[in-house]
Amino acid sequence: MTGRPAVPAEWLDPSDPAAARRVQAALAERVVREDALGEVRLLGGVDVSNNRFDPEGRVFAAVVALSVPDLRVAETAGAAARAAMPYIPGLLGFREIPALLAAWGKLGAKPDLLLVDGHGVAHPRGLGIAAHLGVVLDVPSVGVAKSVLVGAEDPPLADEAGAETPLVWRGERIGTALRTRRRANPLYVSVGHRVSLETAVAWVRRAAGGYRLPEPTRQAHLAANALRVAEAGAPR
DNA sequence: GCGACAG
DNA sequence: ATCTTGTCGC
Repeated sequence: MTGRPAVPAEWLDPSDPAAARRVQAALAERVVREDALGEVRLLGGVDVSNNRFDPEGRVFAAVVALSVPDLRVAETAGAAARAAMPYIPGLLGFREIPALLAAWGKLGAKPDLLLVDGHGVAHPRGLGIAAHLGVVLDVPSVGVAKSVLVGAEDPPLADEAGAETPLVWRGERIGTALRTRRRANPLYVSVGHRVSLETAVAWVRRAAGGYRLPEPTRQAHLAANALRVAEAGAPR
């Protein structure tokens, strides 16, 4: 019994942007912002790669599973799909999740927690791609974004490696800005699904590999990129 | 009406 | 997201 049997088509394939935003508002109510996860033996990383001018409009998704606590890549799965819509700030999930689900399905052992490249609840309607994917799969997830979508650091983030400060929007704390390396732009961590913000930040810290990005997300990025390059000029 | 705007 | 080599700095 993993994930849920069937996902309503509307959750992934709305007819237009307005419908997509309504779906997000509804799905946001299903997000669990508290810890509801078991022991994490496999930590997952998720990312998608695009080719700016691919006439096919394909997205290449990768899901990697790393062992804990050594952070070794135990398995990698990838899949390509045609994006249903162009990139629209706030609607990223609808563009990337279909391909991610295909990749997820190819994985042998499923990760117990997913680190996703993008925001979780630090989103206008509380349903960034990390939260969206977590709800669709019903798997614990964490949002790890490289820039802000909404909100601001308050108070300003210190320069030291390891420093963190709240990400606030409209008076609400929606995440944590974390500087993983000195002189490197911070990462924005937020709750995806079934994890508290404290647990989310703790896992990002624990998944550090010496680079700005945590290992799961970094490895997924490399895998998705390699997939795209390999498939670049394939079948004739 | 004018900016801002994950990947 | 992606296009791209060297270069400045710890």
